[in-house]
Amino acid sequence: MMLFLFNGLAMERSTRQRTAIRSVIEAAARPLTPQEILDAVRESVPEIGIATIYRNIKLLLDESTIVVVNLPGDNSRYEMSHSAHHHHHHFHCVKCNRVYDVEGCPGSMENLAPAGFQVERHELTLYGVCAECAQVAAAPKRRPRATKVN
Amino acid sequence: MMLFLFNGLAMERSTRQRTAIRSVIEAAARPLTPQEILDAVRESVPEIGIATIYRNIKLLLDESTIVVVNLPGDNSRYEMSHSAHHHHHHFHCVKCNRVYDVEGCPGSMENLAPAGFQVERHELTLYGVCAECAQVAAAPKRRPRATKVN
DNA sequence: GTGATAATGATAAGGCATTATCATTACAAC
DNA sequence: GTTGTAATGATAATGCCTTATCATTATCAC
Repeated sequence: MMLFLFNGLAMERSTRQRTAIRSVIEAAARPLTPQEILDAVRESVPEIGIATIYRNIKLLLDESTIVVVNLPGDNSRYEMSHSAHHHHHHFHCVKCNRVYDVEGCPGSMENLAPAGFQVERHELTLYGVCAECAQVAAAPKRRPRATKVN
Repeated sequence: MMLFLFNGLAMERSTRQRTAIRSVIEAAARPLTPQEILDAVRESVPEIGIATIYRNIKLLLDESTIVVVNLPGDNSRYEMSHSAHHHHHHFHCVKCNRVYDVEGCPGSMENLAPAGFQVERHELTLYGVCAECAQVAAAPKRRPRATKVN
């Protein structure tokens, strides 16, 4: 009988799906696409649908638990916002399409822009082969990988 | 009566639209979205439609006259491929949304990636205010700009 | 356990960029 | 100018990702 109120806000329920989604994003330690999240969550909650993934992504964005990561020519990915608190960039593996966080940064970019241009921020994306895919290539036919998350 | 053949390939006709599209892309000296191309071409060929823009973009891509430029979270842009022959990056103005070429580069990125990761290439996008928008902001109410091309 | 309702799953619908369709226009070789 | 046909313009259709709908399920304060 109408008891979930706290300052006029309905409380949030804890479901298997919600818990699994948060766990997956947190455990990944790299930005995931909604589809990657779906695939990973289905290992523990096989019946989950894509709509629930999107619904929870929106919730997590609203409460600033996660942030959007946009890379050139690709769909949005999402990662823990505490990962984004320190300045970092991304590595996009051209073989498995996974995106990894990269800690370093070449440094100041202000001098790159033409005179009169004010640089506020920058985004750097590295492309290449991740360590895991490089290993697979070196030792052929070990195990083909596709859309694994971790 | 069937005379446009050269090695079995139909010849390409020169139309006002096609000429205008190529001129616009060449004159811009920066990557343009299909919509930006449309807006600019309409100044000389007002009746042109968006389909013709896309058709000619595809042609220009096929003959390698232009190349795609993808920036984070944005639609594809296109610029002359000779612009892309020398390594460069891009500046995205957060006010007018125009994208400019930037000549410099911070340098080698190999050391940024974790051990075992092979870096093949990289993309750098600067965000900020372009010289023109900065001027407009300094001297307010001069002229509002929206989707102008040059 | 009960009951109110938030959350879910399946799927339809929406948005937006790009492509296909097709009747009409206009190049270009003669 | 004629004529064949590539190109165009208007618009419908596609494709993809994301969101809305709605009947059903499951959470949680009691």
